[in-house]
Amino acid sequence: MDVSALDPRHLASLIAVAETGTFGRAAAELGYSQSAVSQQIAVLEQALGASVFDRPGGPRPVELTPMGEIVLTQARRVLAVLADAAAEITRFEGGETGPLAVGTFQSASTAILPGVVAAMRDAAPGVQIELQESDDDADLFAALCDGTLDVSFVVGEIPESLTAVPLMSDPFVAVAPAGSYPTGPIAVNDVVSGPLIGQPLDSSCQRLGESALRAVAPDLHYVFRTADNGAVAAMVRAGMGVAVLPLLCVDPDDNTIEVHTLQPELPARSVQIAWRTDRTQPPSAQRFVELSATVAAGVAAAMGQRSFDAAPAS
Amino acid sequence: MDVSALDPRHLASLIAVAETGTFGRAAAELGYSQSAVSQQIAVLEQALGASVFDRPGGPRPVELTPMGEIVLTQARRVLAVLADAAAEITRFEGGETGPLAVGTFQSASTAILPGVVAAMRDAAPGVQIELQESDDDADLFAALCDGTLDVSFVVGEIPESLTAVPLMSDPFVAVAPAGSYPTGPIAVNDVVSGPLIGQPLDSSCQRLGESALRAVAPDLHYVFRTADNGAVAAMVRAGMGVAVLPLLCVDPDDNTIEVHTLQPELPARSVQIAWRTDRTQPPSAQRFVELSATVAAGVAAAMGQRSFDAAPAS
DNA sequence: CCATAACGATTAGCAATTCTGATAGTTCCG
DNA sequence: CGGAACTATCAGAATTGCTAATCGTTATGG
Repeated sequence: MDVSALDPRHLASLIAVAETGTFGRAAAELGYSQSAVSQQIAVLEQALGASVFDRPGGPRPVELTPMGEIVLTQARRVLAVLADAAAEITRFEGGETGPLAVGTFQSASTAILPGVVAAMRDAAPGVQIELQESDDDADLFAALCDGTLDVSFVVGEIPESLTAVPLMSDPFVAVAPAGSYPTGPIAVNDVVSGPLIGQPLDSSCQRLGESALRAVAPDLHYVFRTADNGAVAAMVRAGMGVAVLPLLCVDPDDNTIEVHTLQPELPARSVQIAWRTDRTQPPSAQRFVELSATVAAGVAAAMGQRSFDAAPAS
Repeated sequence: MDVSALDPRHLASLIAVAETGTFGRAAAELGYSQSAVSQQIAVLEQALGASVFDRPGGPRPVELTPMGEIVLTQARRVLAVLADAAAEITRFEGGETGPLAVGTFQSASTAILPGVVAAMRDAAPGVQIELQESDDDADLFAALCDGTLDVSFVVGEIPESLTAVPLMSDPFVAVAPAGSYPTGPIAVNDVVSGPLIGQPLDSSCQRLGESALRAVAPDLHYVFRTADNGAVAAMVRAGMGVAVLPLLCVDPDDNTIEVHTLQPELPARSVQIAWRTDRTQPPSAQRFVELSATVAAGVAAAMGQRSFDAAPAS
């Protein structure tokens, strides 16, 4: 017995014959001629080397042999699995299910992702989102290129092989202890001369901001670096120095620090969502991108309404 | 997506390509030409409405798309079930597995079946023997004819539609309390004149023996009937009367009763194993029949060595 | 007891499928 | 820039799979 002998169509015919009791009715049910069903069963029996039906002859219904019973059981199992596979594929095609590997970095994880994940859970509950976080774009790019990630939030320059859509612009701002600076923008020159708090250099947005600052003053005096944005804020609050960060990295509810625009402004970082151009995306990825754009637009709008350079809000 | 789109051969090709990385190697592995594999995958993709592989072009291996990953997973599942079905059928063909419905009657259950079941467990551990017991052959015949039973132990005349092989001959004997009769055969005339113990009339072997006795003496005086052979023996022991039973119904280890041959002998009942002629038998049934013949021969031999009509053995 | 009806097997022929072999097109590598 | 390693595509051949018509068998009803 070879698996190639078990043609699903033959098995379907077997089931139909077993259920209807005659080859003719089974044929009608399946849309075949009686002859076709007869031949299919004959082929099946030849492959098995045994009959699956006893034919009493005349107008009496055929009857399953013990072998037929066994094959019928297996046939039902096979067709059930086949139908389930088809259903699973259909669900995946509709973007309703399947794994979706998403790359992200800290401020996106904090400010944007939760909203997107919640929206995805509503729109496509079956999609299993697997997150991978790194503050270094290079990690995310590599994961995208080797297929570990389907889509990823990124900042800055996109490699050749990737496609990206911009979600929002995230300006660099200065973060200082509450009340330490007069209302209004702060001059970049003032900031770079003093002690600075920032993120480690393996963070892409830190490199972005730092290189912009270095264009003004080659020597920067970083007194503390941490990947934890809360720790950055705490150090600023403690008076150790000023931080220059993308606005998304700043907790808007923290009243102990204040945010100032920079004078002149640094080039804002662009938060984007990227995927490999030459790789076919899972259908759920498209939905994820759309929802990300919506959520990011909302975040950007909320950011625009916040008042900087002034007394902290409520 | 229709299940008919999921041809197992296409799925096998998908798996082979995914594992080897190229269409050509997959083709070699499957015994196809590269062209065939290419066309199979193309058909699959057309049916799915999506690519399953990204072809980077040039000498680099192809890569599964997310859709391809899903289909691959399902393909493995489908083929695994298919292979398992084929294996199950093969095992059944070899008589190694599957259900086997066996009919029996009390004395066969006691004297023959245990040995056969034990032998089957050794020879074909996967065969699930389902027993159905009735002392009336008619029940067993009916079950054989409607397919409830595959094979059955029976006694006496076989209907047209069944085939049977004789296993052993089982003589009728007289059972009396130990020491109540002189050594040697008992005349049937002596037996029929006294009170008798026997089985109910819905038992085929009782009908068989009783009609043989009635040929000698039309009026029989049955004082007790029970389907329980142990109860028959107990009543005999208690002196209520004599029993005329097939030898198989008598417990050989019971020293409180003694067995006498009858003079003249009644026609012995024939213990047979039967099945429906026009029904294809499960392969395990043949083995069961063979083992039954062996075991029954052993039982008959043991029976022949026992000494009747004399002082009870050990 | 014969006519009829219900059923599966068989056959011939046609259509669709499914291979093969050859070839063209693409990309990488030296 | 040429060769190597791929896949796609095409035409044609082989095979498969279906239909329609017909035959043989068995039960049923007059």
